[in-house]
Amino acid sequence: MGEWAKEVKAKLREENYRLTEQREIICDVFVRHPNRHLTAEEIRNAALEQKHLGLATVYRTLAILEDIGLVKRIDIGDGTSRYEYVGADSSPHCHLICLRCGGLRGIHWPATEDVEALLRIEGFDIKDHSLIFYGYCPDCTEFIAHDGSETHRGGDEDAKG
Amino acid sequence: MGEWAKEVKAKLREENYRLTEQREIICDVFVRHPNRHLTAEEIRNAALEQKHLGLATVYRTLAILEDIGLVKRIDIGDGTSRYEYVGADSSPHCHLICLRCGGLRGIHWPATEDVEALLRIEGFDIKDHSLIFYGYCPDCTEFIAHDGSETHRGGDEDAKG
DNA sequence: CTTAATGCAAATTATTTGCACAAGC
DNA sequence: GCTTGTGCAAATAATTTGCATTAAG
Repeated sequence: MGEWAKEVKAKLREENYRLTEQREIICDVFVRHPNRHLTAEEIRNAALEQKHLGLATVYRTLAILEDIGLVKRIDIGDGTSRYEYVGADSSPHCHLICLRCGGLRGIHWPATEDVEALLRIEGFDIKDHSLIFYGYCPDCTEFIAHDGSETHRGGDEDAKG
Repeated sequence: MGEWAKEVKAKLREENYRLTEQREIICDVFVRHPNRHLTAEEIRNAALEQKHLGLATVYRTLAILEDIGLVKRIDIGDGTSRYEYVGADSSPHCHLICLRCGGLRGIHWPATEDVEALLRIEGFDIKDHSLIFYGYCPDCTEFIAHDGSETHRGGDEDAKG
């Protein structure tokens, strides 16, 4: 268990989640596979080296880690979600997906530059892209300003239906 | 049937697909709901006003329309794919998804500018983003240059396992 | 000890597929 | 008429959920 453990423990505590062995193991899998985008199944298989984990536990843990911002889910369109550990250094980045081999690679995203040009330099022949921003629309921004609930277990928000 | 029909017919012909009534109806649904991001089910329901369609047909048609570039699929992470008609004016754009109300909106993307700044002006409070580029990695670019198969029904490529 | 987490198996849900029939070209 | 497309129902496959048991704080 390396440095990451501190971050995970702190975050989990902060949000009233317990630090269980399986959660540690799953985080460990991410650390052992840096810069990788793993499916739930892959994470479970990697975890099996240390302990048997139920797939449901993996999904539940991933949901929590995503919720507290340590993990990010990425959908490349093949019907299976992938997860990457972002942890402390969540520097903005984007993904390159090869339409032929399915290869997935993350690169740093210089927000104010011409990204496509940058990628052309890296030899990636771009055919298409998808840019999605998540946030709050004007109406909801106001709503939240008045409500102010940011916790996951306290304010009983049930939006997004 | 408006102007869009020409585009669809031409594209379908071009790729050796037949122009069926249900394909016309589905395209019509997109035209009747401009700038919307519809699920397969929503498309089917809207189509029902004109004719009963099997959901499988909707999915198959969407796959074709996506293949020939008239329709784009967008995954906002709720487990259901949405589809938008891009047709002739496939100007680059990105999507805003509200984390609270789930609202989804497309806006034009000025590739060489600071997109986040632009959005802040529009009053959208960005918390996160996802930028994915689809294309060919250096290796596959070479491979394709030699192989040259771009058709969907001729070269029997079966890559992307 | 009290409450939250796990594991299993069953349930759910979006999407795909096989096959007989109908329709496009 | 030959071949592709459609509809239905059954099959897949990823993810979720109920519930009894176990472990964290």
